[in-house]
Amino acid sequence: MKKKITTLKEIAKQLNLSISTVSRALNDHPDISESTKEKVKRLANDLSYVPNIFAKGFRSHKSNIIGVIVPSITHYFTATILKGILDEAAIKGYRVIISESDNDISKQTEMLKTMMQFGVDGILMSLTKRTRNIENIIKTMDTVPLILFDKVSNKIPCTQIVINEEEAAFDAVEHLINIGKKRIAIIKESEYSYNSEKRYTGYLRALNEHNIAIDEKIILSVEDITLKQGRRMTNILLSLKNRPDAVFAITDSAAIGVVQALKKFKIKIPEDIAVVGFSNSIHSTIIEPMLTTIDQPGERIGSTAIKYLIEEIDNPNEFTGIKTVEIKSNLIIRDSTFSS
Amino acid sequence: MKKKITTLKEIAKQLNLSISTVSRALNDHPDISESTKEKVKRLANDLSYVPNIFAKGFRSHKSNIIGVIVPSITHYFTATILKGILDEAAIKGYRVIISESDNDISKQTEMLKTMMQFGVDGILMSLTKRTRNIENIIKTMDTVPLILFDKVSNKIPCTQIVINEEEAAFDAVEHLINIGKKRIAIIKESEYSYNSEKRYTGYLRALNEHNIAIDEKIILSVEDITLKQGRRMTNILLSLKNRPDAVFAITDSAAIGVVQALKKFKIKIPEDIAVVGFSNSIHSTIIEPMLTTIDQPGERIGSTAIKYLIEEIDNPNEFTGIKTVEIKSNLIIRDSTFSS
DNA sequence: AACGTTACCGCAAACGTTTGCGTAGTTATT
DNA sequence: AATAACTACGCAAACGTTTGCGGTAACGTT
Repeated sequence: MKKKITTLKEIAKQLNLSISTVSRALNDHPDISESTKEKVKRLANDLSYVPNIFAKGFRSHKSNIIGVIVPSITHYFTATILKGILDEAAIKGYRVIISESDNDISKQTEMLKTMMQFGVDGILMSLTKRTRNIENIIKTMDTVPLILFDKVSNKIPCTQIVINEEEAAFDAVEHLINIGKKRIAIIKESEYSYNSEKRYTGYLRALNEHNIAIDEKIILSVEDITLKQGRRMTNILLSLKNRPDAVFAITDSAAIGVVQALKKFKIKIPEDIAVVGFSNSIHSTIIEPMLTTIDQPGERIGSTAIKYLIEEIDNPNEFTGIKTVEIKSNLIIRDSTFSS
Repeated sequence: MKKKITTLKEIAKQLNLSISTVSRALNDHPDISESTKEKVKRLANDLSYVPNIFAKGFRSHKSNIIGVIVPSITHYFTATILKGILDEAAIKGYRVIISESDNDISKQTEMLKTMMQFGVDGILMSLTKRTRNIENIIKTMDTVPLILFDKVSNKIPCTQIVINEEEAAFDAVEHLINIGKKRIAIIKESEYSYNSEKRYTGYLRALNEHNIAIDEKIILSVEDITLKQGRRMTNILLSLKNRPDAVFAITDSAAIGVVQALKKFKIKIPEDIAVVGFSNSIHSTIIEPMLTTIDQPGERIGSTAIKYLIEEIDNPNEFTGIKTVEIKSNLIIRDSTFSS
C-alpha cells in the first residue's frame, strides 16, 4: 500500500498557483508574498511534501552525498573516525555512503568507480595496505574531490589528514628512555606503510637524540601487525642473549601479544620489560597490566577530514593547495610502563 | 579542472544516432543490431561514459540506496553487522547510507526523515534504548520498506532479525548448571529492552527446568549495562551472606567488570565464582581468564537483514508477512567457566 | 503485385525541480 | 499624466534517461 507522493504540481493545483511559485515559496524566494508563502508551506506540511532528491540532484548536479572507503569497518579506530565523519556530515547536511575495501586493492578500485556512478560529491578514503595502482585514484580526482586520512600515501597529490605519527612515536620512546630504559625494541611492519614508516623514524630519532645506539637485532618487522605476531616476536626477543628492557609495538594488538607472551614467561612488566602500544584501543585498558599507548583522536580525524572535503566541494575551481593536516595525538601512561 | 561528463546525447551525436538508440544499445535491447551495439559500447567506453544516477533514479523512482540506522557505530558487534550489510549490498548492487542515532530518540526520528528525503529504497534499523514514539516509524513504513535487527520491538509490525536470545541465555545458564553451579546470579537491564528481557526469561527457564529456586537477591538490574556497573554489582553480590557461585552478565562488558572485581578480591574464577558474558566481543579473549560467552554472528545478522529487505523492495505489493527471523548463536566455553 | 513479417531505428513524452525571462498590476517619481 | 520602479506571479526551457509507439526499408509469402 504505497502512499501517493506529493509533488509541487499537486500543491500548485490545490492552491491554484503555478509550479514555479510554489517552488519559490518553499525556497523563500523574495519574489513571493508572505501570505502566499505561508499558504504554500502549510499545505506542503499537511501533505507531508518532501522534495524529490533525484529531480533536485538531476538539475543541480549535487547529491549531498559523500563516499567513504575504509579498509575495515570493524576496526575500532576506524569506527571512531567514521563516527566523526557521520556527526559532522549530519551537521552540514550531507549523507554518507560507506564502503569497505577489506584491504583488497581491486575492491578498492571497484568501489571508487561505483562511488562515482552514484554521483557522490566527494570521497574520503583510507588506503588499503600495499596500494599500488595510484592511477585510477588520481583519475577520479579530476572528477570529484578526494581526501585521504589515516592510511595515506604522499604519492597521491591531495589533502591528507593524519596523526603526528613521528612525533607520537618519538614521545612514546622518549617516555621509555625517561623511565630508565636503555635497550628498546621496536615491532614494526615489513611492508611499506606510511604509518609504520613514520613511527619508525620517530623511534630512531628518539634514540639518536638520547645517544642510544641502534641495534638491528631488536628492530623486528612483521608482515601483519597482529596480536599473534606480537607474541611470536616476543619469543624472538626473549631468545636473544642481550634482551631488551622495553618494547615499542607499533600497534596495540601487537603490544597486547607482547604482554601476553611476557606474562607467560613470568617476566615482570614494566620492571623487567616495559611495553608501549599505539592506538588506545579499548583492549589496552582490559589487558593486565593496562597498556601505555598513544591515543589517536579518531573522531577529530574524521570530522577534520570531512570539513576539508566540504571546503573543496564548495569551492571547486579555486585551487586550495594540497595540505597535510596533522592531528595531535597524545601519550597515555599506564601500568605497562609505570609501576605505582 | 572539472572534466566534461559524457551523456547519451554526446554519444548519439558522434555516431549520428538517436539518443534512444544509444540508450537501448547500452542496455542490450533486442531491437538494436549487434554492429550498432558494439560501436556504441566502444565509444561509451572511450568517453568513459557513466549513466547519470539522478536521471535514472528520477525516472525509475529507484535509488539503489539502502539506509541504515544504528545506535552506535563504534560498538564492535554493531560494526560486524554493518560489515555483513555492506558485503551483501555490494553483491546485490546497492549502496548503503549509514547513520548513527547515538541512542537519542529525536536523532533517530530525524534520521528516519532525512533517509526518506534522500530517497532510499529501504531502511534497516536497530532501535535506540527506550524508543517510545513508534508512530513515525510506522508512518515511514508505508512509504518505504523497513526491517529491524538486533535491537527490535515487537510493537512495530515489520520483519525483525534477531539472535535466539532466550535460547542462547538458556544454554549459557544450563552450562553453568552442568559444571555444578547452583546459585547463579544475573546482571540485566532495568529499563525494558527486548534483548535483556529475552535473556532474562532464558535464565529463568533454565533454572526452572533444573529445579533451582529463583532468588531475587541475586537478580540485579542496572540502567546502563557497562563495565563499571559490572564491577559495582559484583561488590553487591560479594556483600551478600549467601554469595552466588556463578554470574551470568547479559553483556560482555559487564561480565568483564565482574571478572575485574572478582580478581580484586582474589576470588578464584571459575572455582569460586564462574562468569558468563554475552556477545563474544574481542575483549572477551583478552581478559584473564578468558570469558565464556555467546557468539553472535553479526555478519550473518546483517546479511540476512538486507536480504529480507531487498526481497521486500523487489516485491512491494505482495504482502510477504511479518517474520521474526532468529539467527542461531552459540556458546563459547572458555576459562571463566572451565578450569583446565 | 499485393500483403505480412521482421529488423532496426527515431520521435517525443515523461519524471519533478529550478530559474531566466516576461508581464500584469500597483505604487512611486517626475 | 506619463514614466519608472517595484511586487508578485506565470511560462517554458532545461537537466539525462527510459520507453511506448510509430515508421521505414528489406525480405519473404501468397
